Amino acid sequence: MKIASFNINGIKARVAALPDWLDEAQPDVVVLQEIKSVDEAFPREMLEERGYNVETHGQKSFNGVAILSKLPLEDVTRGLPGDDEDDQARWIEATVVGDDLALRVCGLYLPNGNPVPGPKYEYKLAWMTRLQARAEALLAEETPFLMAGDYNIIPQAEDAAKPDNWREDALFRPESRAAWRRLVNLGLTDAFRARTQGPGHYSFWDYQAGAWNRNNGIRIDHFLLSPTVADRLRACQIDRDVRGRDKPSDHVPIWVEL
DNA sequence: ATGTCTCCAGGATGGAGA
Repeated sequence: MKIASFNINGIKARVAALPDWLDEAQPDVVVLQEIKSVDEAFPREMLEERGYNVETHGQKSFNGVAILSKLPLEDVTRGLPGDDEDDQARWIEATVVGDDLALRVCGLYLPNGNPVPGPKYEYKLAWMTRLQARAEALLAEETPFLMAGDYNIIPQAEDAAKPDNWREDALFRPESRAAWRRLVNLGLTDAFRARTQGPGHYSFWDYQAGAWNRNNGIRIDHFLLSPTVADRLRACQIDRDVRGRDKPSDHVPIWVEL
């Protein structure tokens, strides 16, 4: 089973690039972030034509996540538990029913958190505390799961081409990275790092300042796997070349093969 | 040194978010 994550930075702006990549990569399941669309305006037909079941958790202008799956989706839930006041569309879950596995797939768009300090950073850290609680609950019930998406976290210096540029940024602040480590240390596996070591592997290049041409990137899109899912990991790769195409998102897809 | 893209309101361009 091939499962991908892709922050598309606006579905309307990616109506050509997204199906092109889907046709080529042929993922069975995809979690999307930053669809920047309400559910009613999401171009589901374009995806259903390709054999995907489509579940969205949209919002006007900002945020918005979705799950696409060629396999049946069950028990879809929207919104990260733990704060009834939070109306930002950043979390969707569904169970993907495969031949020999019922996998809970969690798609997430973790808050950016800048500027630091400030209310947006407080929101990011609070959101990560809720994420931790959700992971603990899934582990406690021994549900096979993965959490994939745009974490807006640079885990280590080697995950940035120019780490010194990010020292004061919400994506790389010690408090942010500590929250990431607490999550991983529950017993989750960073799928990419389970397969590939060393610097130079990025999933995001800013549109500004020629970041792509200079390969000034960061690795912020991640898959975290529960123990039984980690046992099934066969591959994890980043589709880097997607960034060099026409009308690209600033993120590229990352995927796992289970 | 600077550099961009997307969305929306509103009806032109500018602000917000990233």
